[in-house]
Amino acid sequence: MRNKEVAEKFYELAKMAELANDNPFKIKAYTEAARRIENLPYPIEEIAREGKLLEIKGIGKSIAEKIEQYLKTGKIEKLEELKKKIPPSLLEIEKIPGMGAKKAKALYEKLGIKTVEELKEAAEKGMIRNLPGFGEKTEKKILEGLKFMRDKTVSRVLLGIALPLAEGIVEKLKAHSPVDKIQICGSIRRMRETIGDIDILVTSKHPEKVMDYFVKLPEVKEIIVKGETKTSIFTHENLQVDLRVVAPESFGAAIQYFTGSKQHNIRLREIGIKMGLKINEYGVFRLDTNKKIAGETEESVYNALGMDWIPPEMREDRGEIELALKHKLPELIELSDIKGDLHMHTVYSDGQNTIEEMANEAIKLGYEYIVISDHAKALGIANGLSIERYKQEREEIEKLNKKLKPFKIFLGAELNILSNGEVDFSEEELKFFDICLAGIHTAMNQEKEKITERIKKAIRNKYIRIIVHPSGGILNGRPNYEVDIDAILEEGKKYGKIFEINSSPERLDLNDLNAKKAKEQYGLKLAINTDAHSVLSLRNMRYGIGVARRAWLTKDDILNTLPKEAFEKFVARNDER
DNA sequence: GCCGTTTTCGGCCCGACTGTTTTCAGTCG
Repeated sequence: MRNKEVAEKFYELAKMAELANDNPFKIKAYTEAARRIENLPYPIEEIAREGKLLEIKGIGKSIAEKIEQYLKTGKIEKLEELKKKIPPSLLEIEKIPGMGAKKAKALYEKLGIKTVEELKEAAEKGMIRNLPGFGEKTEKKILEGLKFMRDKTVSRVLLGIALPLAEGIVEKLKAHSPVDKIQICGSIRRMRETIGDIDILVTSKHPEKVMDYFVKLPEVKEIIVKGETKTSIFTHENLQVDLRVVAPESFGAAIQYFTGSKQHNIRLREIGIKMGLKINEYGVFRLDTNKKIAGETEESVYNALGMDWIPPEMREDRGEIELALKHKLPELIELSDIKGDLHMHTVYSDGQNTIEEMANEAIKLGYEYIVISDHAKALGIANGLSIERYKQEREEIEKLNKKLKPFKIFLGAELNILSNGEVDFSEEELKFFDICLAGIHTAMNQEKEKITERIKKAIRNKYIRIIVHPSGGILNGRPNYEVDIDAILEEGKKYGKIFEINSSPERLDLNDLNAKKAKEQYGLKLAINTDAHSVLSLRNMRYGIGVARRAWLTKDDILNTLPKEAFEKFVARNDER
């Protein structure tokens, strides 16, 4: 699948065209095409082969030709030509805050500056301030900005860190400052796996007191700006938090605006224009009379456009707007739909808590059952279990099941898919478990064909019911292994397997796009599990729910929304085969 | 360069802020 790669090329083309002072709408078209390609559920090379590129919205004759050219030759002629005219190193200069295409181009044309180093030298010598459109402050800002070169891929923080941090700030503001309404917005609210910054919106009769309290919070490392309507700070994690005070009558419109995504909002405004409406962070207005017709609540904004309220997790312009217009949005799964957690570890392997402690916490969370799935023997580093030790575990579980009735603990195992596709135990031995999960924990560097075939082999093992963390990556850590996700989903469909959405904030694997594809393209069911190694991390379930909602999944798509009796039946199918 | 329940031509999201300017261009989210 080369979608990401092709999308990157078109982002680059857009950036270079911008530097070349090309038609802004052409640049927009390139960017839009890149975004569409990035979000495609099918491999672009396949679509190209079938001659169906023009069916993708935002791709016309010219861009289709460029895609084909790139797939065939690895190059886009137009991009190569632009690179001859303008040094691509100017793109680096654009990463300095406050610097955009126009300024980078001007510096190149007037002073011949091509690189960040040359820019630094020129600024230090005071050569920038006299250029038309530049001044002393711009020169100073460049020198300061060099220290904060934007590199968004590195600076994004895991949702699992940002969300609790934001919630902590909200709790304190509620308890100790005069806020009326308060709402976390931005990519946190959309439950994206990583977060760029935190946006919090409030209404208040005494904004200055809210801001005064906010900047004195222990989370604050540095105040960036402090005003009556907007205050920004850096936390100790170098995460920017923006706190905005808005008028109560605009609260809904502001929440909608600051929740994004940007692309979703742009689409809404385009639709608004066709209806004679203007949408901004203050409300929805009639274009002719400028009369405000909505804005106090988010629902009112969407309703004014003739659509249903859209859950934040869906707001990525992936077709949700069309569904909302037709009043056909799915009823997304909720945390309270989960009846059990199927993947967790105890002190038997590398977990921190006992089986009983995990079970009691699960009961507190309202679950009807859990699967204890300690690591199997091949994973020595995690104290993987032999069949003999699983037998001890079974005995303990049986005692607890009597004690904790009607709550039920199932004995599972997280098997290792070894380098040849075998697992830790023979089929005869696997009969011992209520349910087997399997995943890759070693030899992740195998080439694509080998690692794909290896997972397919595990899928064909009739005792393995669930494939855990199918892509294998660690967010901000290591990339996914090179698995052909379509091939394993296809095999999973053939053999009736369940794929996991792993809720651990550093995994979230399957991700939203692949989970969506698993359902829509392959009709698969999924499980949302925590992979908890302690009682605390059982609460990570909400992150997996976030992924599922971003994948448009409903209660019926998820195995562990089944009540206990139905799940018992699912488990029992083991014996029939 | 793309697109069409107004359009095959003439449009293409919106506002705040900054720094440079005497009314606005560039950048940002």
